[in-house]
Amino acid sequence: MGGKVDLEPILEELDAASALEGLEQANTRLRDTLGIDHIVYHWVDSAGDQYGCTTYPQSWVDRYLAENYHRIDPVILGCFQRFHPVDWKRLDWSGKAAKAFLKDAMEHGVGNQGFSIPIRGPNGQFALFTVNNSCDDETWADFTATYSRDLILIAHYFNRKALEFEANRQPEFSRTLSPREVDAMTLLALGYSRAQVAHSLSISEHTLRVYIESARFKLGALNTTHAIATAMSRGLIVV
Amino acid sequence: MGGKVDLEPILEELDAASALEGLEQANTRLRDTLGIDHIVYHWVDSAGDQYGCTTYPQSWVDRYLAENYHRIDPVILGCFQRFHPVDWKRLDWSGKAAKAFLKDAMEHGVGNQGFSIPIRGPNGQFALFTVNNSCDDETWADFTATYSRDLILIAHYFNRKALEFEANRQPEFSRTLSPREVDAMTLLALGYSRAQVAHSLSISEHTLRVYIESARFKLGALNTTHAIATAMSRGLIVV
DNA sequence: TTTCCACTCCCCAAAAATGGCGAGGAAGGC
DNA sequence: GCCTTCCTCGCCATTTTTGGGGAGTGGAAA
Repeated sequence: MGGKVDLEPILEELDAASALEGLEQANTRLRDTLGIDHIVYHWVDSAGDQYGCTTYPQSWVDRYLAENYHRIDPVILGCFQRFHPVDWKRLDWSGKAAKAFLKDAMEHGVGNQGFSIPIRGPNGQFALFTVNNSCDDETWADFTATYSRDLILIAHYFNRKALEFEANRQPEFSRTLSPREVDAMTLLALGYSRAQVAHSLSISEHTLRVYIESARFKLGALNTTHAIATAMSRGLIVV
Repeated sequence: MGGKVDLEPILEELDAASALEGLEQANTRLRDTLGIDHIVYHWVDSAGDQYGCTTYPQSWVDRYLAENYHRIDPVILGCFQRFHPVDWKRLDWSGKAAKAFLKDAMEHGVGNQGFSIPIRGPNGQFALFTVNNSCDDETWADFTATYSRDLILIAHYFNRKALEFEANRQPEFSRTLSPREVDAMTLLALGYSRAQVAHSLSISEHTLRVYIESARFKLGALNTTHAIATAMSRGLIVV
């Protein structure tokens, strides 16, 4: 990891990729070019689907999924609240579960140093692009300082492609809510009762119900709470 | 707009900014450096607040806000569904309202060419970074091809700073939920009724109520829906 | 050791939400 | 001109949620 390597060819390779396999090749090539242990692009959908493009050993991936580690992984939890790319050292590893998780990860070949970039797309899509390595703090600080900008761009391109392929697989996935429906759902999410919302919007409570039901239907939700949660995770309403 | 200009100093200026004024200075400087008409960073807040850092004439900004143009602006509507940076030519300007909007914009000094980059942060934050100019299609295509990567990075830095300043204004209120409470809230957000959730968790419905009420109390929520929305926007539960 | 907090269980009555029925006007796109 | 979507309104019965009580266990922290 001496001087800075030109990553331009990798960006172009990513840009030209026409299938998920292309991303995986680019991923491996990038790892080798940077001379680090692992790179993982991890994608979580609002529907709960996951797509991972990783150089981690399969045993770790399996274990991660089996243990539902995404619920305690400080990288996920921390990045979900931030916009900044973040060094793993700055995350909160104080909890008991977090420590056990870290130990387990190390034993499965995950390096001690990590740098993760959160990325968000439409409809509540959330992805993480992570570089991982085994080395001392100083070496790692040099590495991240040198490449952080390139990594942001690469993460962006990665996600762009992943979304592109996903859009091909699931066309017409998102139906938007009408302005009135958005108003209704937003006020409900803020804790107002139906009577209060109807009053706020200056409409009858029954009209309000029509909006709520219509939104529920569009979102494929089972009840109002579900509709709110769905609308929020798809980014249709903001609270 | 001949050869490519080095934008490194602008990135550093952005990185070093410690207040919103810094962003505005960087904005103007970037516009002059690139030799284009306008640059606008536009941020839509959770509460519906808007922050704009723009070189557009004030008359246009006022008109945009007064007319609630964000509801029909094809740039906003188009970018809200995409991840890609997008050239304005590729957006849908077919609607009647859209055409009137475009005409109005031109009359207020907005250029005919535009390139917008959508950016998303935590809690449904959404921002747009746009460069705008008056020129022919070919010139503009050259410009965007040359600078698209730099613009993505600049947009990213812009948003990072804007979020940073916003975070300072609203410090964290973090109170965690107990594991059982998280389970309960998560299942409720997935649309299950209390009876179903209680069954899923193998506890009585009354016990479940205790969790829900406890979570409501901790989150300062007025009802269950509000609690779910609050927990989601604070990242305490993931759906 | 005492004092928290998380977890578990129960009853009753009031308030809120949902399901199902139906109806009409206005605006914009093909 | 037709068709779709959006916005608006009403009533009744049923189901679900909520608010008010109270009670006992175990573990972890102070």
